[in-house]
Amino acid sequence: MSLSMRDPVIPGTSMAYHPFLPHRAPDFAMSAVLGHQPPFFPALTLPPNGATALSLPGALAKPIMDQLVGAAETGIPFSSLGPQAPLRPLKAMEPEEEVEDDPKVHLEAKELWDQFHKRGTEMVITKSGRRMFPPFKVRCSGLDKKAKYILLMDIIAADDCRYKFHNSRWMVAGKADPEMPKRMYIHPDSPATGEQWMSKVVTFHKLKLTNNISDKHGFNWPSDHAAWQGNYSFGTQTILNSMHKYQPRFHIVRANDILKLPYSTFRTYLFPETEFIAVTAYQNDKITQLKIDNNPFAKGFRDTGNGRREKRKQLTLQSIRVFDERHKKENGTSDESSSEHATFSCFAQASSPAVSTVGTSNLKDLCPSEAESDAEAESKEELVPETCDAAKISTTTSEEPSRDKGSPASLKPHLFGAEPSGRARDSARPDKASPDSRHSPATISSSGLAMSPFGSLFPYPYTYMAAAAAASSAAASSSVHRHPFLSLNSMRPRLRYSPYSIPVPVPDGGGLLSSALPAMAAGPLDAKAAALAASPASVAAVDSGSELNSRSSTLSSSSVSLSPKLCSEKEAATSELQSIQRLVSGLEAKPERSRSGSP
DNA sequence: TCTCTCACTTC
DNA sequence: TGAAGTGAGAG
Repeated sequence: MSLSMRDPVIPGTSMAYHPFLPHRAPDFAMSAVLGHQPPFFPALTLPPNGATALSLPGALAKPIMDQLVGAAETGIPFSSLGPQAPLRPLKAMEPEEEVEDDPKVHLEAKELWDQFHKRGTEMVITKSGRRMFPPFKVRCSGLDKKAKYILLMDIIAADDCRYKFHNSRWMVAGKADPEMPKRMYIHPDSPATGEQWMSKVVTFHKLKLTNNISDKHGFNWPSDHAAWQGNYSFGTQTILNSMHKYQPRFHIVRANDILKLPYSTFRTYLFPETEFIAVTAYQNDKITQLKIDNNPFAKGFRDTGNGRREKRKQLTLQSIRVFDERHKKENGTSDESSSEHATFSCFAQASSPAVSTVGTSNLKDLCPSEAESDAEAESKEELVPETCDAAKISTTTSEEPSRDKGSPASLKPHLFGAEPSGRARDSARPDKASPDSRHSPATISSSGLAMSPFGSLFPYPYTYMAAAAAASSAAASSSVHRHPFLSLNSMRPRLRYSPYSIPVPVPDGGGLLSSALPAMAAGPLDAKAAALAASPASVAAVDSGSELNSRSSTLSSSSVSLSPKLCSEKEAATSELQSIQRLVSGLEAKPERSRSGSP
C-alpha cells in the first residue's frame, strides 16, 4: 500500500493531499481512538484546544534545515532522535490569540518564468544537484504579522508521462518512470513571523535538483510516527526523474515549531509557469540560450564578452556559415521560427482551456503525442499567446475560502472554463468582494475539484489564478489523472485543511491546530472507507473521499483498483496498529530507515 | 542519455 | 581567495 509520488497532483481531499499525508494517518488515528499513543511521543498530552503537539527543546529550532542537515551529515539517524531526544510535551499550549490571516503569494520574476515556460522550461538535474533557474521566489502578504510560519517547497510530478525532445518539441515518450522518493524543502529561515516573511522575497534558490536516487541530502522525520513514514522526507535536494515534467509547489504553514507540521494546516500555492521538465542535458537550444542570457553564472557563455563561447564561436563561425548556406539551399526554409512555439505545445496544452476535455481522462490530451500532426501543433501554437495572456492576469494567488459545497455539476464551469471563473465564483459568493486584478477571481472548492467526474484539465486561467491550493487537495493517488492545477482547494472561511486529524475533542474556537476536518475527526479511517463508496455528490460532505471519487470517476485507464486498495489499507491499518502497540511496549526495535528514503 | 571535466562566472 | 554555480563538449 503506497501512494505514488505523483499522487499529490491529483485532485482529492485536502487530507489526502497533504504533502506528508500520511497515507497511514487513518491507521494512526485509529490507534489513537483506541487509546494508543504514537511511538516516540513518550508523554503525549493533548493541549487544551484539542491540538496535539510536541516540541523539541530548542534543538530543532531555527535554523531548522541546517540542523536537520547537520544531523544527517554527522550520521545521526534522525529517526533515532525521537525516543532519545528530550522530547517534552507541550504542556499548556495556551490557545493562541489567533489573528485571522489571508495569505497571498506572488511569484517573483514572473516575466522571466513566462519566457521559459512558453518554450518549455528545462531544469538540469545532476548527480551532485543543480539549482533551479530561474530560482523559485515568492513574496507573501496577508500573513499575521506576529504569528510564526513555516514555509516549504516541494516538487511534484506534473503528469504521468515520460517525455522526449523530438523535432524541436517535447513529446510524450511513454509512461512515467517509477517515482523517486519525495522530499520537502523547508525554507531555512523557518519558522519566522509573518512580518519577517512579508518583509522580504522568500527565495528557494538553495534547493537543488538531482537524479541521484542515493542522494544523502534527505532525512526522515525524527519520529517513527506512522503518519510520517514512507511518505515524505526532508532535504535540500529533491530527486527527480530525467525527462519528466514537474511542478514546484509552495506551502505556508502557520506553526511555530517544525514538529507541529504534521498537525498543522498547509496552504499550498501553485504557479503553472514554474512547471518544467527535468533533463540531464539541455534539449532545447532556446532554453539554453535563455539560461545563458539570464543566469549570472553562465555569463561566460554569452555572445558578448570574452568568454570561451565567443572564442569558440569565432573559431567555428566560418564552418557554420558554410553549413547554413548549404542547408538553406537544400531546404529552402528554416524551421527556426516555428520550433519555439512548438516546444511549448506540451506545456501550453496542459494548461489551456482549449484542450480541456469532457469525459474520461485522456493522457493524450495532457501530453501531445508523437502521432500529433504538425498541422495540429501549428494550430496549438496559436493558443500560446492567449494562454500567456491569461497567465499574466496575475501571479498572485490567494487561498480563498469557498462556501460552495455544491454538486459536481454546479462546479463544472470552474473546471472546464465554460465561463470565466470569477463570474461563476462571484455568483456563488455574493458577499465576497470582487478580487482585484492581482488576485484570484476564482475559488474552487476542494469537493468540486475532487468531484470532477470528467478528469479533464482545469482551465489554465482558473487554475492559474486560483492556485491557492491551501489545503489544497492535490492529493490523491491516481496514477493517471493528476494535474496540479486541479489540486485547488479552498474551504469555508478559516476552515483549513489539516494534514490529518487526531480524533480528539475539538473545541470551537480552537486554534489553528484544531482545524481538522470534521469528517476526519469523527473517524478518519471510517471516513475514508466511507468515501470509497461515496457517490460524487456525497463527497461534498466528506472531503477525505474526494480523492477517491476523483479517481473512480475520472480514470478510464487507471490501473488503480479501489476495493483492493481499501482492503490493503485496512490490513495495513491493523498491521500498523500492532506495530505501534509493540513499539509502545518497547518490544520492537525501531527500524532503521534509509535517510534518503525509499519509494 | 548520462557523466565527467573544463573554463568561466558569482559571491 | 576560494567555494560553488554555470553550460559546453567529449566520451
